[in-house]
Amino acid sequence: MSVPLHISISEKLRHQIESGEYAPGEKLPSEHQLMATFAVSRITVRQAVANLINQGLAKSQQGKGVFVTPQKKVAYSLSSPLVFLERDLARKGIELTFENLLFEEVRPPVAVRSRLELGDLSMAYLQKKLLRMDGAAGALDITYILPELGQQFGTQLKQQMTFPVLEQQAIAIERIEAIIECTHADHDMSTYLEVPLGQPLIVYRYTAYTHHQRPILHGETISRADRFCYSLTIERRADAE
Amino acid sequence: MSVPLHISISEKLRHQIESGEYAPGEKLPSEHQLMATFAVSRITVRQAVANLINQGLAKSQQGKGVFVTPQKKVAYSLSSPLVFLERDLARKGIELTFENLLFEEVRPPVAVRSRLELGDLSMAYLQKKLLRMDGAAGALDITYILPELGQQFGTQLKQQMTFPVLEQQAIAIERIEAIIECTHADHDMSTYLEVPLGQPLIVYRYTAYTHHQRPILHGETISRADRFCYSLTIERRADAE
DNA sequence: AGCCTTAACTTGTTATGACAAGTGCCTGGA
DNA sequence: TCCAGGCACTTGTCATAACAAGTTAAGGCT
Repeated sequence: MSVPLHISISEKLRHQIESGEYAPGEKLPSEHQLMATFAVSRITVRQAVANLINQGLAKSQQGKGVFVTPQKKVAYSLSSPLVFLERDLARKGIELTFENLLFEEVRPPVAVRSRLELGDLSMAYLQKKLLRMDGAAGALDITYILPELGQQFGTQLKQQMTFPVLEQQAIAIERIEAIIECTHADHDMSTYLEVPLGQPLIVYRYTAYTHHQRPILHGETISRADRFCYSLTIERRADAE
Repeated sequence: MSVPLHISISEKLRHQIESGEYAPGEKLPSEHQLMATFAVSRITVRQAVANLINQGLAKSQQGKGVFVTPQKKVAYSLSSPLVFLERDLARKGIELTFENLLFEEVRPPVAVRSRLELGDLSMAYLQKKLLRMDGAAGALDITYILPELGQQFGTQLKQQMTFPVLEQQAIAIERIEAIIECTHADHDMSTYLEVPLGQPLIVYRYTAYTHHQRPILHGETISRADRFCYSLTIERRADAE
């Protein structure tokens, strides 16, 4: 047959997992056992298991074994991405905390400068936050903030989520332009978010505008695809074409 | 040093790619050359290259070599996901075609039955389409359609996109509930969409309702994350709390 | 000149072997 | 009894080796 051994083995294991033969959280047979049952070398077994891990169906831990990923589906979902993150999660009884990793004045890259309509020599505040849901790392948030806002509200921004801080200061966000795309965990991301190298991550990149189309925030939130999704409702509007 | 060799090598290559030392579309050094320059075995080199491929930075072809992925960023983006897919792409001069892979009456799985508010024994039409943008495979669309609609408009549905057909029949979609998540290419998907095993895919899963909250469609579109993203605009509404 | 065969080079698959490193259990000593 | 050390088992990393299969280009034949 023309399909490689490691593919046929990983597909067979996938079927066993999906049929419930190996329950979520359960341990898969060790590499040694798989070598015996399929009569192949360890390299082939490792490749097959790597496929499963790559597909998010399993997870390995050195010394412990390979486990079927507990939840194959999303644990948290957001309606109206991120603006309502806090209240959305609170409604579901999920505790949202974050760790402030960085807050400093920098000269933002050109893409961000143009988004925020900043001059070439302007500075902006860069904040990096690690978001935790019920204690587990869920997303990394990277936000650029207009310098006057960052300077004025820095203390609060380090302790609270961005949008609530702005709300308290009566700064109303009128519009958000956002793009949702998806990427892979590189070495840094995989350590931050505690996922294996190459796991899929959802990127939510946005620019927030106040009245008069003035951009005040530009950021991206990179979250674990196995724990997160975005939900939205599209409605026909009277003024739509 | 404690970081594995294959990681440090792939990080080094990643920096070279990002700094432009290897231009998009250009060929990376062959495994043989990399073995020599880094003084490691082929296994280590292959692992390092696999990391890059996994991160979507490179792509390999048997016999040809390893190439830096031409476009690291998204080629097509959609505002108001999928409803306006055709006009959205047309506006950008991108030709959208599709190949009808399947159109048949089936008993839908329980999740779909409940979404479409169908009885336990009801049938529905299942359509699978392979969407092509400018000829290249971009997304796989799987749609369940109410039986009466499928029966009546089957011929058109096989030839045109779903929403235009409904529009022609003056069936107005009032609301769409959608979820965007992200997954990996399994063996089947990787052959359909012509991506390597494990590449990230964006899943757009939706239910479309007409007036009176009657669901008539439920489907999912699984698209290549390296070619596709979803863009949206969130606006403050008068009636929003 | 144009076509075909072949050789060289590429990545893909698979085997065997070895050591490192993390985990957990069991056993022996205090 | 309790703790520490060691052993057994696990996955992670890395080397060497061979063949398969796809691509490309050179060279020879028509």
